Parts: sequence; structure tokens; C-alpha cells
Amino acid sequence: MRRDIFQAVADPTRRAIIALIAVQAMTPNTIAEHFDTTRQAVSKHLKILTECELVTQNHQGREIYYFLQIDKMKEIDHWLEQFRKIWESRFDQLDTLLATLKSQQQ
Amino acid sequence: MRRDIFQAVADPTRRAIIALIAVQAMTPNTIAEHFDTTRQAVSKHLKILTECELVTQNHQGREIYYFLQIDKMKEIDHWLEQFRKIWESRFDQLDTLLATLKSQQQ
DNA sequence: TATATTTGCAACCATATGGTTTCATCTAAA
DNA sequence: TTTAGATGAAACCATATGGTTGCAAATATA
Repeated sequence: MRRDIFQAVADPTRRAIIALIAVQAMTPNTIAEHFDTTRQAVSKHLKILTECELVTQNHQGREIYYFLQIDKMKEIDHWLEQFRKIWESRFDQLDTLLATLKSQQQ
Repeated sequence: MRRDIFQAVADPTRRAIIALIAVQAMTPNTIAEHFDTTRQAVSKHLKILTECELVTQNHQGREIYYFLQIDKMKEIDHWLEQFRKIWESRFDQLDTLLATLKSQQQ
């Protein structure tokens, strides 16, 4: 079972959970109140987010606060870096195609 | 069937395809040579990438060159923006937790 | 101590996903 | 015109995914 940050972020509910707890740590019950789904479903999402180290637990009595490991989000940013270089330097989206046609002529 | 850029990017093979054609447009056959899978599987990935407008086709005779719509990648960058603001301003990852504890005391 | 609250986990289910093989279509070349 | 190459689409399959309900464990409260 693949567990990486890209797969974690693929689900829209998980993206919403991430945005939610980025502002303030929350318990599963509180998080579930924000969605039209069961607490258990949210709990499964939190498990996935925990497995890829995107969130961390903090036990407070019988409540468990989940908070975002924002540094982990930098992995996506880092992956985007290679493309950012391209879109910042490229005049036109057709450049790769033109490069291809040019290489074909060789 | 959900088709957004986050779901498109969730698959490691698709991420590799994206990185591959970011440099130079390629045909399905050429792309498939880079992976330990069938051409048809690559074709399915290209279909998904096309459906969410991450790649575009350019017909050259009986060959079809696929090239990356790099601008679409900016959508991920844009989504990351909200978190970038946080990780650039936050001294410590525990800040949200501390904020939570503080709000509890009220 | 007995009860209520919060949570995680297991079992189950319908559907999505990623892969394969097979086949039809379109275009270039003999 | 016939043949070969490049591609997309359909059918099929094993597994992953996201959801549910039910239950057990741990902790706070009456």
C-alpha cells in the first residue's frame, strides 16, 4: 500500500483537513463536524495523513489533537521546483514542441 | 470519476511521465520505453493527464506528440501558497498547538 | 465505582484504479 | 494497393480506496 504525500493530498477531503488543521490543531470529532461524513471516515483520513507524517498527534487527556507537520508540505514544493524553473524561463508553452521538431531534423 | 490535477499527480508513473515530457514532447511509444510497463498502460495515463488538461496532443503524421501544459502545474503551486505563507512565518511547528491550548483556556 | 465521552480498529461493501490482452483505425512505406 | 507501424478503445482482472456500522479501550465525570 503506497503511502506518500502526493497520494495523501490527492483526496479532496484530506486537502480540506490539512487546510483546516494548518490554522489550528483539532480533535477528530471537531474535524468531523466540518464535513458531511462520519467521524470514523475522518479518522481513516487522519491515519493516512499520520502514516505519511503529514500530521502528528498530541494527546490531551482522552482527546487527541492532530496538527499539521507543515515542513512535510515542502516536499511538494520541492518537487514543483523543477517545473517552476521551466515556467519561469519559458517564453511559450510550445517551446518543448519546437525543441522536439528541431531534434527530429537532425 | 474525479479528474483533477492532484489525483493526476498522485500516481508515481504519471509524475515520471510529466517530468519526462516537461523537457521534450514525446510519443506514447517513446514514453513507454522509459517504463517497465506496456504502451497501453502509458496510454491510459496519458488519457488521464489529457482529461485534466495537463498534457496536450500534437499530431505529426501517424505519430502523436504529447507535451506538458506547464501552466496547469501552477495550480498546485497556487494551492501550496496558503501553506507557504505559514511555513515562512512560523517559528516553530508547535505554534498551532500552542494557539489551540491558548484558545482552550478562554 | 458506574456511566458517558473520545477515540481507534476490524469487518464489510461499492466503486475506482492500474494493469493486461485483444482489436479496430489511421497513416506511412513497399 | 498491400503491408507495417502507431495509436486509442474495449473488455477483463486483482487490488486499492473511501465509506459505513459495530465494538473495544482509555479517560473524564457523576
